[in-house]
Amino acid sequence: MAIDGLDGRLIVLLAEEPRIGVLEMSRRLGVARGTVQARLDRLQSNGVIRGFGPQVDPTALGYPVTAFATLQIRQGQGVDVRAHLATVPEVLELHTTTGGGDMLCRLVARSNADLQRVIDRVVGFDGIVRASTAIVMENPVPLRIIPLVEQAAKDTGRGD
Amino acid sequence: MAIDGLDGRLIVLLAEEPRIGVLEMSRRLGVARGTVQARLDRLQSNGVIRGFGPQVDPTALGYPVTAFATLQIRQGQGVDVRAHLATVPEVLELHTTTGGGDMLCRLVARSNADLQRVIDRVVGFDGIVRASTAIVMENPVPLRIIPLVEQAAKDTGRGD
DNA sequence: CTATCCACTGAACAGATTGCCCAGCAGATA
DNA sequence: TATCTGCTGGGCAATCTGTTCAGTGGATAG
Repeated sequence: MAIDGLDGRLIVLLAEEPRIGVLEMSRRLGVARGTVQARLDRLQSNGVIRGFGPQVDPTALGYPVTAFATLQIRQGQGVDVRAHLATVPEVLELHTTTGGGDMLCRLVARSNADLQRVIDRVVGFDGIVRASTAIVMENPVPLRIIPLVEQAAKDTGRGD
Repeated sequence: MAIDGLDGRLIVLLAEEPRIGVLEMSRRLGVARGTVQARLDRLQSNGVIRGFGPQVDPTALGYPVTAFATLQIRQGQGVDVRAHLATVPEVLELHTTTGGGDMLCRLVARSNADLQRVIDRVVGFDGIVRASTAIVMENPVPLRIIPLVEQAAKDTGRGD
């Protein structure tokens, strides 16, 4: 569960050059191929590395508008609302949260006008009392994990 | 920019079995290897597929707590705030938004107590007027893209 | 109607990588 | 001291990659 410096370097290397092979990684990291293979296997079975799926850019797919919607749910309707939102392709993720709203979801749309359609579809469900939407203008820090990986590797205490 | 059915199937296949090779993909999709290679190259240079970086799970790294913070920024301090937040490893992403808040960021922490430390660090900066935090309890729809890819492929009009 | 262009097919080749196995070694642990 | 665990370095057959080539069919432009 805790990763050491070698694990950290391995993940960073993979993030920088995903197409790299195990052999080349072992050369770059200065360790034996078997070691890299074992570490990778361990990281994957630990769940630290979930997979290597393709990172698809919604903008390039024709969905350049992103928004976050805070939803308020009628008591007891939570389960139904989740099932409903899961059927909407433009809902990229959904969280239940503490605080003012009950749920927070990330939406994409083809345009600002299209966003209206998406929101209508999202809130067009009985259990949803209210929705408050914030449109994303800029994304100064795109979803990232490397800094956290490096932090986690450091915390191990100079492993490697 | 628009993807057809074959592109869609290719992306879905890659998402399901990321470790698959070009050759095996061509077998599964029933097309020639060269075709798969050409499609993949095109999708990548189009920016539809950004890359194949490892998907790291913060929970497995020891950061099981996720939260979203809405920030209000003092006028004119936006640029500095962005630079500040970019230095915090626990800030996984940052957006500027319309609506009540000025920015929305995703945070992770080692525990609820640790979240306080992270928030202190985030808001411990001059340009931030106020922060409102929602802790994530459950994640019914984890970040996903496949349904959108399939939708985009359909919209092309029965391509392939 | 014809010349072109484009995408796909099917095949070939050398070079590199993978998955797998093994023996030896060093540090930590019981 | 006996064991364990993780890393090293090597070897092997099987497979895949990168690349190139010629041929084919459909769509497009003149």
